[in-house]
Amino acid sequence: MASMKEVAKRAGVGIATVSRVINNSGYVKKETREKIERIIREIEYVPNEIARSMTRQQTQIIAFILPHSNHVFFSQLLYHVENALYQYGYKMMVCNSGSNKEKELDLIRMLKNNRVDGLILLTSNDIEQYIKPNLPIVSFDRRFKGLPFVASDNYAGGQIAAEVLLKNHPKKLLFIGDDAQGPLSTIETEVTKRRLGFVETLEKYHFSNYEMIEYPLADLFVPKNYIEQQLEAHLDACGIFCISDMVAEVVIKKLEASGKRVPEDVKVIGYDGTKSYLNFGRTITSIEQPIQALSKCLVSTLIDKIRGRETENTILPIRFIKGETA
Amino acid sequence: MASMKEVAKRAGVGIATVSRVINNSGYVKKETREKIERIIREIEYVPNEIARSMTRQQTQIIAFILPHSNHVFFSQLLYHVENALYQYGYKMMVCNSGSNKEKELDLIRMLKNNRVDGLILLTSNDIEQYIKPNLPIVSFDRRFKGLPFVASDNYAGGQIAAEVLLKNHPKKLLFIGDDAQGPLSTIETEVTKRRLGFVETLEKYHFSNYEMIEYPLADLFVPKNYIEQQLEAHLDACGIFCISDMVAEVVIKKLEASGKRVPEDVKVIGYDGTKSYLNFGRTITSIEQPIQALSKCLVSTLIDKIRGRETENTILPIRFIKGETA
DNA sequence: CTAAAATATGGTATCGGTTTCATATCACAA
DNA sequence: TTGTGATATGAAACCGATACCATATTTTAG
Repeated sequence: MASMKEVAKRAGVGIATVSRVINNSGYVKKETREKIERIIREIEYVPNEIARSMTRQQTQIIAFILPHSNHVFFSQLLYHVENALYQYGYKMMVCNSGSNKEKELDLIRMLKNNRVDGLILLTSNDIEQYIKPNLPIVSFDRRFKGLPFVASDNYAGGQIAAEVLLKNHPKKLLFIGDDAQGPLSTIETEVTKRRLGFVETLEKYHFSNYEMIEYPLADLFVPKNYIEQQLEAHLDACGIFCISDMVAEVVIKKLEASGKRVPEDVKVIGYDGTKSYLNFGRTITSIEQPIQALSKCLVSTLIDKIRGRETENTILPIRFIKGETA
Repeated sequence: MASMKEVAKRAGVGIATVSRVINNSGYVKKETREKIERIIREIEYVPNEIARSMTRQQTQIIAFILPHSNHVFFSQLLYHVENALYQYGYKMMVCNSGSNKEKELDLIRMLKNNRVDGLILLTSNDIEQYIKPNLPIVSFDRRFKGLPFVASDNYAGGQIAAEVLLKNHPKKLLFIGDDAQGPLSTIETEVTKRRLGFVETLEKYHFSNYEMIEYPLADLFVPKNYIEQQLEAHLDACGIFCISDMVAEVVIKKLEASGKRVPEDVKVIGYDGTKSYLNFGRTITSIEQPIQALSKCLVSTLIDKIRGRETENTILPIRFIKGETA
């Protein structure tokens, strides 16, 4: 492919002059500029961004590590992050970690080798000790020492779910979440607060007849059979708060298969509020996370960090979605 | 960040020797190797892939241009493509084009500047004339002169849908698709063949009481109101074949709101077969595309192309999914 | 014991740009 | 006419690696 040198030779000038024309910097005589521009067009010269990255010491590439980009919620996040990055002139590299700690660390190493300018990190693994401060990182839904993070208000989400369910004066309530939510878990993500907000609100209203179902977290996807089985013992619940809409879906199906009507007999509230295009049954009552705002915030925080500006943690408000299941 | 030069200086050797150690090439004395390896560990040297890309003249980066990465089907494709690329040691850059022709062309230009090693292109725009052969490209679901493409067997999909619906001896059938499917459209994607396979099969069985609804294609998402309105005039249809599961969802909701029962009164067949996690209502009867196989094929074809090997077009088989709507 | 082959290492050009510095020309004011 | 600042341009160092070539040392073969 044609290089600057080629352009310079044809124009009978030095490469520095060509560089000045391309970057529109310094002094260049009008005729010289025009001649160079003409030659650039003629031989279809395109600047080599790799070489530029080399001297500029920056690539304009941001990496996004996440567990599964095909996950409904994450794929929305990914989309909006890419759009936001594009606005700032950055390109996005996507890496699926599959929630695998080793792979995550390997990816981070690889991305450093590739000199990405920054990283958006979405993980529930305990990798705090491996994170060196030599790469600008912003974390989603997870606090790491020394890294700014962005999340939505999970505590308020749990709180609202509790209040909505309590309105119907239920006999018994249920929370269903993954075991990363459990009291024994050493990993504390922001998501933990959904449960916390829910439980503390119940307690606040002196409601104590509630149970927790915790399912093993594997690949972020929902272990249908396990949940169905656990649910058997709690078919007497009047209201169920689920950690995600995906879980809510499984729960609703199981309830109906067991002869319960939703929402008449049991109210079900999910979480995330991603409008799927395949939920032709009903709309799930849910707590909606502001995905686009979260994405924009992730990006602007990261760019602040890259530019050496002050950054801070951000928690964005959630919204209650009145659906047809509660 | 530490460079090879730094390592060489500390080890008291030339940079060429360091290079040999890192790449495990050429002759290096055992003690020298160990000393260099120790220093690399000590100062936490990591090779600069940008500089490597520079000399090697390749980046190990593949770009994926697609309309909307948050689209249910595409996000699955994206996920599997990334995984397949990772297997081959490639990184993936994702670019949303929003189906915008200008943006697509701009992205291609930008990606060339960034010297990506190859491109996976998913577009329905007419950009054939702008594609230069100086970048290895594989196209999904779309034929471009000079480019290999990968698709699933859309014709067979339409054929099967027709045969399934005909089994119930219907009075009237319906096809609903976007206007890129229309006879007046100048753009011919592989997707067109869903309609073709459907219609030609109906004709083959001498069934002629069918209608087509075409909705304006905007951003790949489904114009709910438009379809509902058009559907009003065809509530007497006994079977409907929809261009996607998303459309099927809209259609089923509308039918039920109009007092029709699905599948008792009207059979509905969708397309794509992506198992959404929010379809708690029912499973849509659909034609499933083999997303993972398609992804793997896209990647291996592209890599063949990059390596200068012979490539060919691939059409993978689809599968009928017996759901609860037909 | 010597020539040839294998081992070991460093210098340097190169990839394709950016940027600093030196030099040259020009216009204009003193 | 000459000094000065603005304009114009090129040579060369540098970014951080790879790879070729030259040279030096050691090993092996004859």
